Amino acid sequence: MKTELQTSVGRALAVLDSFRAGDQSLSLAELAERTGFYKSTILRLAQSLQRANFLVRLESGRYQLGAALIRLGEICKRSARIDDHIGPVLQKLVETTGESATLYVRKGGQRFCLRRVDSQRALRDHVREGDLLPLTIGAPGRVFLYFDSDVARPNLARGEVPPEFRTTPSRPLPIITHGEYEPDLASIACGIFGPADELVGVICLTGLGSRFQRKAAQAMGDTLLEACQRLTALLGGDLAHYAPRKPPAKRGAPRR
Amino acid sequence: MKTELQTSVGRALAVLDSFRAGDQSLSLAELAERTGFYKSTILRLAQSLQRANFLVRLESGRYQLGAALIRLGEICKRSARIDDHIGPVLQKLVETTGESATLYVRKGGQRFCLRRVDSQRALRDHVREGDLLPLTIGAPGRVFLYFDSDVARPNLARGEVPPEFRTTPSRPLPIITHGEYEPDLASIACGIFGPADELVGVICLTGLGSRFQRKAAQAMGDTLLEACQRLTALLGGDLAHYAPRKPPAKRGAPRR
DNA sequence: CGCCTGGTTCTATTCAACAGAACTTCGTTC
DNA sequence: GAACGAAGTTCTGTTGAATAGAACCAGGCG
Repeated sequence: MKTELQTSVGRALAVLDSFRAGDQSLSLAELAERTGFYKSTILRLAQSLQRANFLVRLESGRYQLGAALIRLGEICKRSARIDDHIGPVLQKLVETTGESATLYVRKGGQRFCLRRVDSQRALRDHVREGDLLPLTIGAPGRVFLYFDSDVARPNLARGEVPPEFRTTPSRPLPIITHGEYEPDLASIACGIFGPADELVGVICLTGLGSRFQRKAAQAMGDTLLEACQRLTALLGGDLAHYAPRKPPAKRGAPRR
Repeated sequence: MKTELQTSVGRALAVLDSFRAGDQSLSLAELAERTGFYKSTILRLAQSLQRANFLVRLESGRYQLGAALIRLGEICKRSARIDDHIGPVLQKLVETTGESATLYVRKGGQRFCLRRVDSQRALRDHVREGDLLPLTIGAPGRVFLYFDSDVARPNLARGEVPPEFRTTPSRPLPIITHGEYEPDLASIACGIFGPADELVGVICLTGLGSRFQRKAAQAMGDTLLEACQRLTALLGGDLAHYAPRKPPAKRGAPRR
């Protein structure tokens, strides 16, 4: 995690950020090693952090993250809403790919178009914000199917889903389909994940099938993937969902 | 929440701390009002906070807590262990009250003495670290009974608990008993709560019953209560458990 | 005993942080 | 649509907080 550290505040935050999942507590020396700061510097920063309960000093002299972080983390979890961040991302996607971009969220048994930015091309689909579509059809549908735990199981059980969709895709995200929703219409879709590891929405790029071939499709997929990763990071979700294999990826056991 | 703010780091943390439960996002003006800092100052601090993902700027220009806080909050939750903080607290309790102090945690169907500091008095009980005692007997037992959701229900259902204990106490914490575990032995007990609103342990002061009367008992109860509140705060628990009435106290609905 | 690692204190220098003014939007009122 | 006020942003001279680094202390170990 790269952080600018010209400022004293930046350094203090870097000290906090140096805690990794599974760290019970860190010694001054460990903090110094991880951050690269002088021990005297860390000592002073730590005093400020302690005053505000962002850090606590144990009897042993080791440092531990403070409870203020729990409080703020909870507030953040509740306030992280995808529509706060989606606007500029979709805009940029359309600019760089030239195709239309749409954000879908699940609404009951359907998918709901929460945000849409049209491309400038003459030939494009015409989904509008507020539209409700079948949940499991098209590239976005497959994403819901594969990654939304509330969706996949019941629908699979009820046999509403064609059998060829039931297997996990070889490369998980993004997913591309051709002519599934409408002939000559292709779409690339990718999911966005929230702090509780749940699928909060799906972004997709749609356009004429002939424009979604080979390298062009590959490139669009990459930029889409990157955008979704950035949003997931903003929402506090786990980036492990985008890893080539094994989606969930639980944290390691605490040591020390 | 009082915070020293001579240092730039302290001010930055105060900006974060100014977010209250239920705040979706805050404008620059609101931040300035809550913290009392100049807007230009906040603007600069916010830049540092943004770089480290502790704060995000929405399209609207409003500010929102960043996902780094979720990450660190989770780490903190996992690392907050009561034995890291208990030592000095028990020590201080014994010094100010003159009675022995013990920390119990639940271990299956019993309570387990995790930490003990003996008083200097000639006449005292003799619990030792590592001892296992009946879960629901004595003042600590009542605390488990009233506040540990895993305990109260099954035991009440199985009828293992005397009926006079089944009512909620009028003043919830601390709880005092005389001669319940052993004649002439009195104890005052109070619970400590963790980030998931669960009872993580119980501290109790024990001594000769004659020393736990009226004002003396009242004073001891107050210092004990204060100590437990401090520990709960350290662990990220909710202080509402100590409120005169209604134990749970859920957060208000998010507004904007 | 003497070495080494980790922690703490102290100080001179410098550069980041501050207060405050000034300026720009933007929305509201008259 | 002029005028006002509130919110946000930029800029700057001055000051003191933050820094690097040395020096010092404590304890664990060979």
